[in-house]
Amino acid sequence: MTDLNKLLTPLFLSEKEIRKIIELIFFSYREFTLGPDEILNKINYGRAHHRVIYFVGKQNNITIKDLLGILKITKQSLSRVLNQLVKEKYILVSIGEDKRTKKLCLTQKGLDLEAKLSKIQIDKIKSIINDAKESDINGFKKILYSMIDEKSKKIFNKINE
Amino acid sequence: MTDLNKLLTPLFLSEKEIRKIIELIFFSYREFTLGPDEILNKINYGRAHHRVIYFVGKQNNITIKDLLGILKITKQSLSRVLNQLVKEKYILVSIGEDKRTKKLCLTQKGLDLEAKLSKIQIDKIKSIINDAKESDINGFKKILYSMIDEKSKKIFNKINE
DNA sequence: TTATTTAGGTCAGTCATATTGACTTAATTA
DNA sequence: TAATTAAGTCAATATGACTGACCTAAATAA
Repeated sequence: MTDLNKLLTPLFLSEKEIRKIIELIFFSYREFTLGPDEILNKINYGRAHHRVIYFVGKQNNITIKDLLGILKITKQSLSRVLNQLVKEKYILVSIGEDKRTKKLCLTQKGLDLEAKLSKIQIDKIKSIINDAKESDINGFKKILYSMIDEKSKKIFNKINE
Repeated sequence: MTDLNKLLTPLFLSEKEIRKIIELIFFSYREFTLGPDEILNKINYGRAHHRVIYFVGKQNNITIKDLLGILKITKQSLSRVLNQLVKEKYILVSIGEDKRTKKLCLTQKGLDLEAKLSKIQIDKIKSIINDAKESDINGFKKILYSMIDEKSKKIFNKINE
């Protein structure tokens, strides 16, 4: 980078500063999932189980198709995880009005696990919010939202209608 | 939640709003790694290879021990990935002054791949910065930093001295 | 100088996440 | 009736990561 370019590039836009953001994303995401992962590990579950439980809890009576649309994994990948959760009675399956579809919902056991896992992340965010300025939180949310592709934005907005 | 509690809890602190943040983190992180992952996939590499290449590029002549300290994975996990990168000449290994240690650095081939992978993420952040207010970016960075545990903060600060 | 610690490596086994590809069944819809 | 859709399944493969047990060589502490 030439001295002229350095002069023209605002400090907050320099590659060095951008690389710091990349690292912050790496470190913070790892930290964010660490707590739930430890609990999941004890019952021989993983990140995928949390995701399924989370979105089934969010969207009661969600179909397999819609869940796949959120998670963006293959049917075969979901199958393994979901079958475990159903077999171990965290999730209950019923037939939809369209009899080709299935509706998923959390059992009390599932609700308990969901609450336990999400509480760690919710508490973490709560404590950050308490220590931060509201404008910083709003900046954080805005940037996160702008990082998402259009299709996922639609899904995000749909599940938060 | 009682009506009184609702009154006392600022809107931006409600569980519903916090769950939105959890989802934003999930969607945005997935989107953020998608581009590099597609390139890595073509050469039969994965996320782990990007991380190793990234931090070796960041910290020239880093030792195995320090790399493990950043990645927080086991020696055995790093071994598989690193051996591939060395065998395929993305990374060069030399002996440190302390002859028990090894120093890692990127070859030209490694530098090229690192640049190609990171460019996608850097460009993404650049474009977000261009469209966002500086205060929002600063809020984003502050919140990310506050999400990290103390040990990782120390590592982050050390590699950015 | 010997004993201990440290840095790095390795072998073996296991588990979790996810993929591609090929099929099947049953219900809905054109 | 034909085509599409939702869901499921079998098989093989790759990646990422773990535990546990060992080993070597170099540096450092007793």
